[in-house]
Amino acid sequence: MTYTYKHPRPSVTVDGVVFGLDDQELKILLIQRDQAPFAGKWALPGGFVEPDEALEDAARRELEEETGLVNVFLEQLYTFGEVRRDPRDRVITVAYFGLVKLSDHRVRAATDARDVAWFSVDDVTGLAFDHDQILQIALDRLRGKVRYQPLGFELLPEKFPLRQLQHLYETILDRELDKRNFRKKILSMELLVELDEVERDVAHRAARLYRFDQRRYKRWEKQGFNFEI
Amino acid sequence: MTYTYKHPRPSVTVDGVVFGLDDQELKILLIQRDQAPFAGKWALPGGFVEPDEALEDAARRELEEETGLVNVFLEQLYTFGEVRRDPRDRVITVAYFGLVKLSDHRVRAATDARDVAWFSVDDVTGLAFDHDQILQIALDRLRGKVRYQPLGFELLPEKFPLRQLQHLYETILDRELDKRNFRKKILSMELLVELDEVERDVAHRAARLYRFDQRRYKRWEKQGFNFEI
DNA sequence: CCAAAAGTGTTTCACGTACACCCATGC
DNA sequence: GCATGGGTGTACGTGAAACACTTTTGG
Repeated sequence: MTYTYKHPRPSVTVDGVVFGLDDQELKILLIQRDQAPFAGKWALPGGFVEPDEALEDAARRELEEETGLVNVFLEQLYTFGEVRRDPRDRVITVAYFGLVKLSDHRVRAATDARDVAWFSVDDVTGLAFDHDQILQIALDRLRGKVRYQPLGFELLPEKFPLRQLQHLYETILDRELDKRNFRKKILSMELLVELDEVERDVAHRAARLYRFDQRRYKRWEKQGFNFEI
Repeated sequence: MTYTYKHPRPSVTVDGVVFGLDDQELKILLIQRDQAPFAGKWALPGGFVEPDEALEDAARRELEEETGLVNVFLEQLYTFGEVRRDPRDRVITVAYFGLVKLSDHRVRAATDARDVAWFSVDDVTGLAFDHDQILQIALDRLRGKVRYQPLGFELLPEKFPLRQLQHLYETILDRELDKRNFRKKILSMELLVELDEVERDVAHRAARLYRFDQRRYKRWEKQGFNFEI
């Protein structure tokens, strides 16, 4: 089957920049390319958008096909359309920004046997295409947005101790926070529900577990409430 | 000339949501369509991306061709890719967000004789395609971003009195601000340069004129300074 | 001299920030 | 009993918000 048009058209792809938090290190999900160009190089998971498929659906499908991840928090990041960003052809890429709870999901071996792995964001360089640049923009977005939207909870398990939440912010924002002030602030928002549960299998005093009240946040957000760390 | 591909490809267009401030009313620039679909309806200016043209360049070119505007402040807004948003064909649109100084630029008659006009944003409805939705997203972005980035100056003339700046924020944010607090805050940032000039031809006491120091802002921004109203 | 807008300071309150010790638990 | 992290309160300073009058100028 071939398709004929009166005007040239670009290819359109979607790529996913998916972050996870593993033992308090920020990681990103990459796949290793097995074809030219950039064969052997690591790259963001992604691929072509099908004709009957919305952009976000394409991003989810590619993520699942290439890495096995489903139910990822996804939002559109930016669209890259420089003329020569793909050496073969004109390709416009809509990049998506993703967050996963590493504690829940484990990356399956990709169905098409490509290598998939989590990398510490600090170690990543030399990606295929302009993916270094896309990663950088996604990181800026994460750091900028995590302070005024409750994105962080997408990286934590359902139930978590406050220390883990604080550590998350310290990791992403790359600065230390005061324990007492952090607790005061986050609890005063009344968006965390204190559970009747504590940590298990810890070497010392077990911390209380909390969960984020998504429903309450959505309700308050509509009324003009502003989350802010 | 025709182009043949092995896989179907979407068309890619760019659209511009360009705001201007006219006598303290927020306006948006629209063109009237002369062809189906939506012939006679008003729509955002835009068009197809050429194969050798970056996305932002395409947005600027279309704006100039259709409305005569040049040197517009532009940034990428969002990419719209729902499958049936254009009744003819699969079209993916990268929308750009624009701001112009209405005092400087006047919209020329469009070269291709299509009607071009500024509309009060409150009056706009029933646009072609999904352009109502795109406009809404652009408005949300403007209202959200104007508070923590110095976008407002892109809507004012080079030299302006403080009252005009305050009025701009009141218009966009749709609430009243205290004159003394506003002046204190904006002047304390030290981003406005007091000029040796005052308003002319006003019926009463003439106000001092200021200009925004773009250079200083860029320098401070790099050092972590945060603009905020 | 009157109308209209320019310009200016102080008080109050909320919130962010700095800071140190006791407690509970597992080993 | 000791090591490890959990959990808590107060004092201070900065900045946001509320609030009213005098000055300047044109007509």
